[in-house]
Amino acid sequence: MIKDKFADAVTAPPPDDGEADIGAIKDILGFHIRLAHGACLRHFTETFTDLDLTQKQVSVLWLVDDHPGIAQTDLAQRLRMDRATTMAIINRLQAKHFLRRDRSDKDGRKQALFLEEPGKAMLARAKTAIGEHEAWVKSRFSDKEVRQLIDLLSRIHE
Amino acid sequence: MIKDKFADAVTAPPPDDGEADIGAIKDILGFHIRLAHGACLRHFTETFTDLDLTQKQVSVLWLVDDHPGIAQTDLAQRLRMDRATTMAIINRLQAKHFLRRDRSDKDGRKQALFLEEPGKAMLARAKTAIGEHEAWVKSRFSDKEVRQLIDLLSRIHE
DNA sequence: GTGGATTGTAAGTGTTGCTAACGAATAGGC
DNA sequence: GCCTATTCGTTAGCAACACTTACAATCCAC
Repeated sequence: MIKDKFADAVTAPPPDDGEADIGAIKDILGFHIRLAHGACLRHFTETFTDLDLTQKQVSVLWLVDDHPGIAQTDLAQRLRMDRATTMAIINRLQAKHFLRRDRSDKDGRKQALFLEEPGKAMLARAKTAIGEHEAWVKSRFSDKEVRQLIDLLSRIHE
Repeated sequence: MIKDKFADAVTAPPPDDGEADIGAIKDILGFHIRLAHGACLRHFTETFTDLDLTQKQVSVLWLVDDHPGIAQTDLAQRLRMDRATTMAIINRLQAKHFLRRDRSDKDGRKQALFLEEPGKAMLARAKTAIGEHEAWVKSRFSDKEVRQLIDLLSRIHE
């Protein structure tokens, strides 16, 4: 099984320990964050194959729904993305008619984003799928541990 | 400040709560994992601009050092990567003369991977940089919290 | 030996992140 | 009001990864 081999990777001690080493790879916090994220992303992608949406795309739909008329820059800052990267995502979502850009009245430079009907419908389906996905992630934790984990992770992304 | 805007994104309640909603985006564990990973990756990339190495590349160097003669498939399984993806990474590292491929004696299909001298030197520098990076991540936690976090994350990637 | 599985490789696609540059619009100092 | 600096959206290009399919070489079981 892949799982066993992997556990081995995190468990296996280095063959030599003579030199000044900063420790085994399994003690590197960043390593665990990366792997946990990878596992999460993998399951997310599986869950969303039918809907054909990525994590980023769902996050954008969700935030536009929560903040109708939000500008792209605002969105980028909230999701810690580049302006250019945000563009690419918005383009894909717009091509699917999930949202539209309206020139902002107050600031001619900005594009106000609004969900279109297909986008709202898709977001509703996406939220259900996220529910399943979350259940999968949370299945290995107690409620208290989930709160703990969110608290600890929040401190990393501030 | 970006930080404030971002905190707002995680904190701001949705304007309407009438329909059957699965909760605010800030309660989605996957969302926090993604953001924490992003923050981590960003800092890692900054720390490693001089060395011109990515997280994956460092992981590969580290594992090849820990397991001299390891095969690419083995590496891929340990890091949860695709065979093809592993190829690309090994190619880049080989182009920099950080490691070499030797046809395995025991199995003619396999390529045994070994660090070259430049690779060993680079790994030593990388481990120092990882030390700094880890210090940055861990600065916001107590030792106990670090252990907790690693334990919780480990349960996600098994 | 033959057939099936494994391993590395190659080629192609898609998503995401970055940079640099540009025009359009705004905001602030004067 | 006017000029300058900044912001916003946009385009283009580059790099890293993850995925797929296909293929040749090798190994193993029978």
